[in-house]
Amino acid sequence: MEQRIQKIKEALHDARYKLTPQREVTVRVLLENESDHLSAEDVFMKVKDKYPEIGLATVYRTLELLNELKVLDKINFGDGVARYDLRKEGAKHSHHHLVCIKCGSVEEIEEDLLPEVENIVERDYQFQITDHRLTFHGICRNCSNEEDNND
Amino acid sequence: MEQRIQKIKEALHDARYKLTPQREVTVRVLLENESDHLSAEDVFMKVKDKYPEIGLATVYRTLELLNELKVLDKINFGDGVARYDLRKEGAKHSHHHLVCIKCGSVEEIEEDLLPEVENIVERDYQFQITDHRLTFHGICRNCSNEEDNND
DNA sequence: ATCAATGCAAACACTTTGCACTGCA
DNA sequence: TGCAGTGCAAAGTGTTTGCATTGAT
Repeated sequence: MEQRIQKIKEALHDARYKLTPQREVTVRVLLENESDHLSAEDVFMKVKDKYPEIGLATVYRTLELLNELKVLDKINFGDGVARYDLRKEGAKHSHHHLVCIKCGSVEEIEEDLLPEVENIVERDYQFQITDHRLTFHGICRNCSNEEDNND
Repeated sequence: MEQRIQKIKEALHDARYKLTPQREVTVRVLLENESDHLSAEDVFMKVKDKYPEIGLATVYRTLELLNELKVLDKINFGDGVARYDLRKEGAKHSHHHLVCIKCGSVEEIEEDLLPEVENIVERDYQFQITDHRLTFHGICRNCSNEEDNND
């Protein structure tokens, strides 16, 4: 945890930004809820518990900043809300997601399944890929099991 | 064109909806701009030329309806705007996109590059895939050529 | 005559912006 | 003391909704 905060602090400093208390609290909330794909509002509420004076605009500005620095990815699952997803350390790409159309849960896929597809795209479409977004919609393990158990 | 309108009319009828004049004009605009990834506002403006009395809400409602019937896909490239993308005839999935981070152009990939990846996901994550969203961000052919020509 | 569909305006949800203020370098 | 960073409220933007009206069957 502290190590990752440190890394993010460095990333900020390299780009001439400071890790202010507000930014640090925001980053901590993101780290503590890493797998939850929080919206800005979600982050704001959790940050408020630790730092009640903070404003929503500051949270938005921090998330925007971290997005620019590629510390996190702003993702969008089709409800009109942006969600924020920390990158794994050293990850060059946004990771993949499985969104359940029954229960709404979101699972992450950490392994990069796309290198071969990307080779094809770069070769056949002459497109230099810098990042990707891959989301599968479908029925998750839990919901699938429940279906089997239906009377 | 007329054939595809006919198909969409059938899809609507099967679901107990009518192809009203407003809906038909909207569908025509979508067909005429098939590769352009129009936003609701874009569609509205083009529809207004042909049918000035139409309201924006009707366009939204039509797009929403066509999305439910899987005639089109509502997609989102990260700017806060929903875009609407007609499905190819008989296509079961949303197709892939190449978004250029320099010029903003969007190219479509019609071939489905994901079947192998989907097999892996279904097997290793026990997730029943019903649809996918795949977008690559990077530098398109044109912008790439321009870079090479820079003095 | 009924009821889906429409147009308009108001409401909504999420996000960004202007501005005065704060506080570290 | 200068300037990045902040908090608040107001403004923006894209989208949805309520409601009276319309127009097909």
